[in-house]
Amino acid sequence: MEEQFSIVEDITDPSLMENILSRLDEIQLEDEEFMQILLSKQNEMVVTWDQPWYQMANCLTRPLDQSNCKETAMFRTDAICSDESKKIHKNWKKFQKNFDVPNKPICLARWKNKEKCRSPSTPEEFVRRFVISFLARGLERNLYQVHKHFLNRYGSLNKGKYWKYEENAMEVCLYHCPKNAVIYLSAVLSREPRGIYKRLWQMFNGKPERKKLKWTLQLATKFLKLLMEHSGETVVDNLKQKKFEKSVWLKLEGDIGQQYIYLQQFWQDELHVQLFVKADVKINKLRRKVFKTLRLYPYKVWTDIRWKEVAKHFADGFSHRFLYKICYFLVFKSINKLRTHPLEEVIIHGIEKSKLVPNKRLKTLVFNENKELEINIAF
DNA sequence: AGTACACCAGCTGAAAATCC
DNA sequence: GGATTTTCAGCTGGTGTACT
Repeated sequence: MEEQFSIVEDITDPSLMENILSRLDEIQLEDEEFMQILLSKQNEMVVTWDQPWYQMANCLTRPLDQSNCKETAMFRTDAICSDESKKIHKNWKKFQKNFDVPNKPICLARWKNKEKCRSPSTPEEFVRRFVISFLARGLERNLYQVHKHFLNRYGSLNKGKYWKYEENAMEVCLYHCPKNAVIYLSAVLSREPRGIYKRLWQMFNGKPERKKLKWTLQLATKFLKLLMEHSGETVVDNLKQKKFEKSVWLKLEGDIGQQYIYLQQFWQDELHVQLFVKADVKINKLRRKVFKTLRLYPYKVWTDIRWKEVAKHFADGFSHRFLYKICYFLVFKSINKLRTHPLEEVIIHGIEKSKLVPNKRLKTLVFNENKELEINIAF
């Protein structure tokens, strides 16, 4: 793919589309073969372990219906954490070994019941449900959640920024076969379909425009007052760590004339920190503290770091994104392989660097009696 | 310091199949 | 023959993190 599509002169060239289709054929054949192997083991697929009630449903693709549920044992509803993901992977390895199937989870993740009957009682659905149940063993998750995670983790191996060849392939596919473009592309590029939708949509309609905003004390004051007004809070302190309804953000979007997503970020990463951190903070010292905190975790490389976890070690005014940013700034240039470089070396480097770069004080703010933001001169 | 953008997981309409 | 259950596909909001 990469070779053939890195330079495309004429997207209407039909041989390019043939190329995509033949790759698609290969993939579908591979998936079909894998499914046949699973089907041949169907007789051995018996649930021999205890399942919590929320793992007994038949449905993998719809959220679990809890409307008339009286059970007390509940599944988790937060995002699947890395330990859970590891557990799923372990279960997969176990499944693969016990049932002697090739190590190709991607085939099952890609497999779709298109032509055949969708009834849950068909052999294809049966084995699919069995595998997911097997993967869910020992997790406080329902099958829908595990299935979704399985698709995300194994269904699309290609993650990160889009490459030029991918965009070229998208254009070709969209030109020749707009109807199935997303599904085809998702398979041949091994990419999440949702990302491709967005991408194609942008290629067609252009990106939504973004206004430049210069944040000043006056503007921040206006923002804060509006945030209080729309959320019905009268005391600034009550805004700390508060989650606001989307309707609140939409009102702010209208008032300030900036997409609310950016306002949200400004609040979470900048203003919140400046308003609610009540201490004299020297940025470099803080950086060192963060780097040392990283050692408390078994992280091996930079990308293992779960910043929300790290942030728990700091006063509740700090957002995890703020901490991430001040540290990333020190290490990204010198260590360009953050994904593979041993974290300990990155930490050492970061700590050293923090002694060399100019030290700054966190500018904190107070909401004064005139109901205006001003720079906190206490520190 | 500010921006960009892909990932994750939840939700839902339409279609297909089954149940009663 | 209508209600129910399930898949696929489309969409979205919010989050995480990489880059300039």
